[in-house]
Amino acid sequence: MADEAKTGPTHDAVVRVPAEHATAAGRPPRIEEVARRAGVAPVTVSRVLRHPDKVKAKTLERVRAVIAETGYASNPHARALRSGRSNLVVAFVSNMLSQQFGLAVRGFASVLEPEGYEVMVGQTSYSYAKESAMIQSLLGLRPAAVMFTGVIELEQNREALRGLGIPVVETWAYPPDPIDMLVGISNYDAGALAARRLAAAGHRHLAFIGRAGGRGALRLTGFRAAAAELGLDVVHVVTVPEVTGLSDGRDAFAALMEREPAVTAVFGANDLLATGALIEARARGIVVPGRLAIVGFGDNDTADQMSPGLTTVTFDARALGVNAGAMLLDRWSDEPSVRRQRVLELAFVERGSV
Amino acid sequence: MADEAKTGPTHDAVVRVPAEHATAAGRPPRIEEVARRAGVAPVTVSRVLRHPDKVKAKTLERVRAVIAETGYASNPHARALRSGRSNLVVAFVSNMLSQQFGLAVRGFASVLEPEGYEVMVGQTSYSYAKESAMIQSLLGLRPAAVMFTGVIELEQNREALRGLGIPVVETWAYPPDPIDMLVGISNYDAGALAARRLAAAGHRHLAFIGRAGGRGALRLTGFRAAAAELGLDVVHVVTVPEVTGLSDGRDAFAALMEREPAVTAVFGANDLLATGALIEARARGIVVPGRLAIVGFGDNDTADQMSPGLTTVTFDARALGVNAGAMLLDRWSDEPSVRRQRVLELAFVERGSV
DNA sequence: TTGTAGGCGTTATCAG
DNA sequence: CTGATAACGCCTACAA
Repeated sequence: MADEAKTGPTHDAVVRVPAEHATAAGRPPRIEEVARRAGVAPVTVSRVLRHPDKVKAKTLERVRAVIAETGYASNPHARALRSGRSNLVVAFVSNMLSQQFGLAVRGFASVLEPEGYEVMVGQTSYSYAKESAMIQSLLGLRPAAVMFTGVIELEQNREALRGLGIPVVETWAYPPDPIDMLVGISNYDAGALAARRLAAAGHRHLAFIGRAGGRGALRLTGFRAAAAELGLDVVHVVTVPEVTGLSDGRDAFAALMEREPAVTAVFGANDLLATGALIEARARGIVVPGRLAIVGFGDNDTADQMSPGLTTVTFDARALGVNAGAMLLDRWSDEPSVRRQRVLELAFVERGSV
Repeated sequence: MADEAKTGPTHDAVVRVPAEHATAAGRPPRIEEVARRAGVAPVTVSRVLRHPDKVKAKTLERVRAVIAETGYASNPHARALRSGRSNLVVAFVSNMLSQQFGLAVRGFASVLEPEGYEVMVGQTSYSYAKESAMIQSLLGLRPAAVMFTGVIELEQNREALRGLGIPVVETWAYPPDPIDMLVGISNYDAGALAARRLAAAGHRHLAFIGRAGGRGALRLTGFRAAAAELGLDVVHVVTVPEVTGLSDGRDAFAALMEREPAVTAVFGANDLLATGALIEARARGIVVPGRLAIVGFGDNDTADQMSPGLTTVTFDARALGVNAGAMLLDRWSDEPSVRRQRVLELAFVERGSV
């Protein structure tokens, strides 16, 4: 490994391309050169790479030898320009710092790279304007597919992606009108799971903190249904207009305590709200999980920073990525299956807040 | 935002491109179309985009209007094919899950994106074979520049990058033979800082745990020099052959206690070793920082998971990325400065282990 | 099974 | 200052 401590000029020990293979000016070999050396036409080299089954075994072997020898790799720009496709797959993440997203992208790449696709990551967050610009310009690269980790907010961008004619995999979200393919999760089930978990811990007076609409509402529906099935009371529901920080959860929990101090268990529709509730509970001297149990959703990075850590409903992010990659490979296979949507299993991460 | 809860077909409410702008088959407009609408030749449109100073103000304005109107963006593949350049900058990271690397990439992108560059992230880790393959194929994209976060291990790859003729920024590392540009850190200073910090806390019997060679040796040199300057004893040095996990630090610390139980302060040449030492100390009932102080290097993600958290010598990862981006912009400016290497300031992250 | 011809969309070069 | 021409490297379509 290169390092300060090394002595002497390391470049003398370097592995060099043998002189007879060196191409002019250090530029990579072109298809024409490979063809000349192999004694075939350029098309044949192209076929060896793209449609090996249409080339005689003998020729195939010879050309492949020359390819290996020269280290030839087709120019992706020329290929994309001519064929309108590239082997590039772009994974958009809304936050590069999220461990969860990172795991998903890793799983995604681990499936696609062995098949010759190149996975690159683009970050969308920042602002809507930024998101649009980035998507625009990266789609200019005409990737073979795009995957979104997190949600594409702007309907305008959703529409642009629809018209693009390349596979689009949405994940994490659960839109009613998927652009194309989807690896989603069931928000209803998440709520139901939370209720069952709290019931199993012996709680009978449950409360919910979450947004009134969207996925929050779905989690509430599942939460309520499971509670009813188990004969439990959902004592109180605190809705928040939007979730911007921990204070939303704190405020909601404070409001809850005002109204229903007898509540013993809270389901926060996302980890930010649940963590806020947890902090507020501690600030009020309420012992968790002794006096109060809290369940969140989503396994935020902060969920295990608390003590006790936040017990939360979530899913295997890596598996999500693997699924997304596998769906693409299936789609590109000779016999693609019809199913283009999949719902992931949910699971608990137990951390002590229940 | 798209969601399960929405009712009705949301696509009816979608923002559409006005019909008069729609191009055939939903494909993006080409330069020829823009030229036709603006009443100029395609070259002129190209010039408006690449060399606006060579176009008459009046024409410029007119063409720009049409560009805005049509949403034209040049096809990056065609551009790269013809000009041999792209606006793509690739940031290679060896581990997508590292918060530190993530911060660096963010800083990097925040500088380059406003200037019209597209920053994409590629992951190198896994294996050497993988690293080589990835670098090979991504360099095929002929990016405008590449940045490495972490170290390029294979001299072969280093050499390939040298011959490529595009700017290469290495960071984090501190090779004696930088491929091109460098945003590094001083390992010697890191050691010296650690010694001074421990001295300031009143310790006089210091120990070092680290690798015998490479950067570890440099940190030791600095550690020793600063200790000597302050009249302190470096009582003992435990070297480890390689660092693969927390157990290396635990074992090294156990060995240290065997030999020099009177030691009151340990500098672990990296956070993994230091964290291992911290764990072993606690396992032995040694109170940190009461009886023993520990300093690490690198600010691993685990450094603040301990209690007490690990006090460590590190640097501002985001600033590193910003520096790397700025160096590239400088290089591409009309009057590039000569300096292509920079050494970042180090700083302490205090977490309680001293 | 292999080869010839042409064009993907852009921009460098040279001419006007 | 603007335009015509050709070429970047490859692959699809068609021909042999």
